Amino acid sequence: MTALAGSIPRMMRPTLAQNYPRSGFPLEVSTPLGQGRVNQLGGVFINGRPLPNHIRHKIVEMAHHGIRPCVISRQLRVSHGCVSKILCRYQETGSIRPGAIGGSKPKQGTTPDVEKRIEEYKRENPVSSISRIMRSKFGVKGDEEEDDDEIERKELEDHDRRAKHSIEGILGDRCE
DNA sequence: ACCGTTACGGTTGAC
DNA sequence: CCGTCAACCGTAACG
Repeated sequence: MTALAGSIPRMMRPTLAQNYPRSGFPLEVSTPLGQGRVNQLGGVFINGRPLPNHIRHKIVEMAHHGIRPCVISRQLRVSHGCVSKILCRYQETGSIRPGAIGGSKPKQGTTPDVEKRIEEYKRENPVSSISRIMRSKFGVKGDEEEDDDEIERKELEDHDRRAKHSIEGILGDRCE
């Protein structure tokens, strides 16, 4: 631990396993998802997955009450970088939700015209009705615990992607 | 002590 | 069905 950082250039930082010299690896914890780990503050997190919605909500709420990020970090046991990131995003977008994970870009490049049509399509199809359609048509994944916010978020992302793809499919020929 | 930034390993999901 | 790839995640550490 002592001589780990400092002289080591950032690019040459130790690997994840080497980053936890005391234990060899962060403590593993069993969660519904099965991959929980414990960070330096003692908080549980799942590598690669967003923090639970209620934690994100609490971070924003505390910041709203004027509580300093370092205090929030300690109290919620979330890394300071993460608190900073979530608050930054909240300031910029006004949303506490994480971005869409996974997926890849559609094959065809979108033209401004396509983007415009997508926006129109979204406006004509409010989220609430789409949510109902999605729920009845595709169901909801049951392999993990999801609160309403999470479900709505996934539906929104899913809808946006499908809408974009279908519209691009429709306009694809015409745009050439 | 605090906080913005970033390298890193990891997960996810469309293609 | 499966591998690839690019997007995002949170942590840990630097400055």
